[in-house]
Amino acid sequence: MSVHNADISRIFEEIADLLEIGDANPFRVRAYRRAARVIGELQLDVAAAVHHGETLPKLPGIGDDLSGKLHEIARTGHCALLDRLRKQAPATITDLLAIPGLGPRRVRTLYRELDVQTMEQLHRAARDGRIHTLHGFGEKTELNVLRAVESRLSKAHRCKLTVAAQYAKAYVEYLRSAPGIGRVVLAGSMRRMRDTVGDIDILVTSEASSDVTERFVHYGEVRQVLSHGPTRASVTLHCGLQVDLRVVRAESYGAALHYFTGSRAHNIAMRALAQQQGLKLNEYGVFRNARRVAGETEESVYAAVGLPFIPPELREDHGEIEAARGGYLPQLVRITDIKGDLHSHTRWSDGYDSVEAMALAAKARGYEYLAITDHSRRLTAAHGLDPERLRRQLDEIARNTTPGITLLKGIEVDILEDGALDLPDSVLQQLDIVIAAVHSRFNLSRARQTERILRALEHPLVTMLAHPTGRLIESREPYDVDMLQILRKASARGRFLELNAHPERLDLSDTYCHMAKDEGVLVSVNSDAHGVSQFDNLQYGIGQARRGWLARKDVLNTRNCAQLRALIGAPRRRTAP
DNA sequence: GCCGTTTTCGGCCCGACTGTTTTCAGTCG
Repeated sequence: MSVHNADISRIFEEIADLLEIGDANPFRVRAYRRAARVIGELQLDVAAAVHHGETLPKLPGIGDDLSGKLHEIARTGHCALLDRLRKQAPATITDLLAIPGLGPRRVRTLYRELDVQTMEQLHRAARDGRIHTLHGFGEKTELNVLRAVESRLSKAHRCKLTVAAQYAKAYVEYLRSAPGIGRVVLAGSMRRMRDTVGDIDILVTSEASSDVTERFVHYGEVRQVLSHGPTRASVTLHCGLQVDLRVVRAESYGAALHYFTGSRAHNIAMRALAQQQGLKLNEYGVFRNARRVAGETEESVYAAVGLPFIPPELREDHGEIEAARGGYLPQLVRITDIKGDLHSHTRWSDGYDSVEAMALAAKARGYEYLAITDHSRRLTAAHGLDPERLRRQLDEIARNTTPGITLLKGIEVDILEDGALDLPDSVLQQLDIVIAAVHSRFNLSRARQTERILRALEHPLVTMLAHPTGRLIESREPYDVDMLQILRKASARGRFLELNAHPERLDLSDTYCHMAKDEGVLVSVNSDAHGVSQFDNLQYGIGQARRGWLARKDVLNTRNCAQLRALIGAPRRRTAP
């Protein structure tokens, strides 16, 4: 059985939980949490590296002791410390920390006083009214615990960025219409363009903060007010989303926006950096002693600690602070850099609009080119094209004379189970661009799925791999593939990978974009539009590309038409049979 | 448990809100 980084991360997380419940040194607890995060986000497969006898790189927050535990877990799948901790307290006890309002102290009290070890026992204790008698607990806490335990059945989940965006927009407009209000902006993971959003964060500037929080909690879609003070408040909406509000004065706008945008890890790193320079950074500004030295804008906050502005999409403590300090932050790609779209559908397969309508819409967006890439015959549900229908479609594309835009003849061809393509080479040879994609047999083993895709990338007529992991956010897991192998093959063969901008997909993910950049593979940010209105989805793809550190030069479709043709044509000519 | 522009020892991000207290601990973001 192989040990994944996620397994190591979970072990460290559980150790941290149990240590905390056991009242250990909080900084020791923090060390384990940090290690859990670092390993969880690491691209390098730690266990595989250990097995191959490779030396692990120096990782932040991993010293001699944790490095030893890393090796121990990689080799055995177990950690002696965790086993020991589990003997001291029941393992199920850490589940209770998921209940809002229950932290390590209260969990410890519940365990020691009432012998509560599991969620079921907690439920019974709350229902029987045994909790409010404990010191430090009361009626309200007991009721909140009861509610939370019961609603865990209808589990809270993260929500797709586009879905959250709809609720957020309406809420922001509601707040903006209030008198005496200054700026109203979205912060948090929405501003960082994460593919899913756990809650909506809204920042408001106002001189009358309690009027704003008052208005906030009286919004018509509020189901429950979680907290409500003069400068901050939290609610849940009927749709289940949590929304947090923070109100500050205009002079603190930049510091508050920085603080509320996060990520938490980025904030912690920034505050530590400030502290090293004798400064204090909080949501009201940057302070030297009691004197505020910055805070009105985010730029001023970064400047105060000696850094250039760091775009929100990069703020994950994934090396952006070091890059900023070293002057090598990437100039992130912008939506205005995009010169065309290389993945779109029409009525010829499962799109809603004609070739001409799509061409006009692309032209209206200012594109130089649009690739028409309908499905191939295997995808019968999408009316995939066989050679004869494809020929007729190509005729129609050739007849299209929409001025100012170049239509590229393309196909989204299925990669069959054995890695062969769904149309013969003689047909594919007539096309400007061939996008290969997996649409079936998602559950092959990692080895077979990887081999299948590698074979497709070997094919001399393939230009690009579409939606490379097949994930559907919140509804389908990515298929199990070795992305590093795929990227290295793409690099060796001069192929490209798509970042599919459809908000259900966002595939490649941010971390894979970063890997692609490291491997020198250009990424194409494509809308996969099935109708003229879906070109707008590109903004979500650009957000993901920026999260993946991609600069303009790293993105294929920032090239103009001539440059693009040189890039997608060259390898095909070179290796065509 | 980690780490070094103040440090190999002594620090480690910081403030708001709730619920319980009667001045604050615990939790959260």
